[in-house]
Amino acid sequence: MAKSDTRPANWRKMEIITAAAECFMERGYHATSVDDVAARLNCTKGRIYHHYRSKTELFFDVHREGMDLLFQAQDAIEVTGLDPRDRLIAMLRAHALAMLEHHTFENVVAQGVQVHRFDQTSASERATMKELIASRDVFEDRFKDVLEAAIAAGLVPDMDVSIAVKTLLGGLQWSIFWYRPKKRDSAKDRRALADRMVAPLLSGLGLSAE
Amino acid sequence: MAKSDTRPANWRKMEIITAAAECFMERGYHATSVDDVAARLNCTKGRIYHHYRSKTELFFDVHREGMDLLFQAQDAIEVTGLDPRDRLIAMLRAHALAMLEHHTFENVVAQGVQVHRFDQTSASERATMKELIASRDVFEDRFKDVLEAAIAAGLVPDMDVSIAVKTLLGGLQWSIFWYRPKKRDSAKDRRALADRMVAPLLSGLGLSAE
DNA sequence: GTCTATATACTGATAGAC
DNA sequence: GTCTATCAGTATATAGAC
Repeated sequence: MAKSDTRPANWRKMEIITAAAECFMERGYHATSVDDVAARLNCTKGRIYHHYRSKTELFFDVHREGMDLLFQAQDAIEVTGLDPRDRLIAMLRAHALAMLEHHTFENVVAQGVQVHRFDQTSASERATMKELIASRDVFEDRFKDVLEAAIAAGLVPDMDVSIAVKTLLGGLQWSIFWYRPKKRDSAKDRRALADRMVAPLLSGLGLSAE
Repeated sequence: MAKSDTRPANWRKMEIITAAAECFMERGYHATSVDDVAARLNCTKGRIYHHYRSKTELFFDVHREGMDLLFQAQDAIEVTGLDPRDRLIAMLRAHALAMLEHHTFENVVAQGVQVHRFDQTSASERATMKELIASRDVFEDRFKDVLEAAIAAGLVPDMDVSIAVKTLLGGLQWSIFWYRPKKRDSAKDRRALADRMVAPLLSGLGLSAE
């Protein structure tokens, strides 16, 4: 080829995935038509149906990308030499930041596979749904393992690990409902916001008198 | 009348609201057809359209009922003689329990008014949307006020009150995604689960070493 | 690889019988 | 007050032109 193309091999698919993520976030999966996604790309749905067999499979790819971004944020942090509690804190900070940075995709992840009825999908689609659910569980397990280690080491008070992780991550993930990214704010601004989200989870409110 | 009717005046509407809440929770607002709601009531949509002008107004009533239940849970708690921190803890416990007990309705509340496009609704519908958004803000402000007082009294570490309340409530509200009510479990079971949800928010994980 | 045209099905809402 | 019948609009998906 004459010029080197720096764009990844699946560039065309990614363009569709990104536009779909924006539409799904703004109006929800079911309220978004394939024509809506096409309109955002200034093309017609013929292009989308050339790359995707169905709207469902497009949704799955958006969901998968959203989960990948969460895993990548975890893989990027440096935890060598940290005790379990500080490792957990670093993981929560990275997760909070990822929820803000990839707000669009994580909003779609939260809509979840439950937008599809298990009994109305094909066998191949059901397999994908199981895969996506499994990846969510794996993600949560990463936090459970570290919290368990921190409790075992006496660094964190004893608590129900499964419920605690759901609640702590839930607090950060709830940002999909209130956070509105502004073009103005920098990576530094988002990092500061992420820290303000994590802070109450670290200090706590103090135990009840009773 | 010959017999006393103990059912409230709006009994027929409540029956529709409840069925709608269940459908909206299971499949989402847009994926639920008015026929679906009617089928759950073993009737046809003629009955629903006799009581509601549109599917949108039915959604608004479900949302309003969901918010009412949250406010009622707060009004029911006894806080006389408690300092701000213990008052806040009691409020969080009551909220966690309400999220579990009214899981169906709160699931719909989370879908929020954003399922409707502001530009595609009538003036009267826009007014209702504003009213529902305002009630959510009022609810959150109750927690903000008490947290502020607790910080001012030196009972809770200083933190960004607005972000902290969103994150703490978010942790409890995230239960709409993972909690699955079972007919087996009692009010006591739900209370125990609510306490396990609140616990990590009270103790915290300890401040980072850095 | 993208667009146009179209098939097919379903949805919200209304009108009138009972 | 509920049901039946129906309209008009819109959705997913496909087929074939370019």
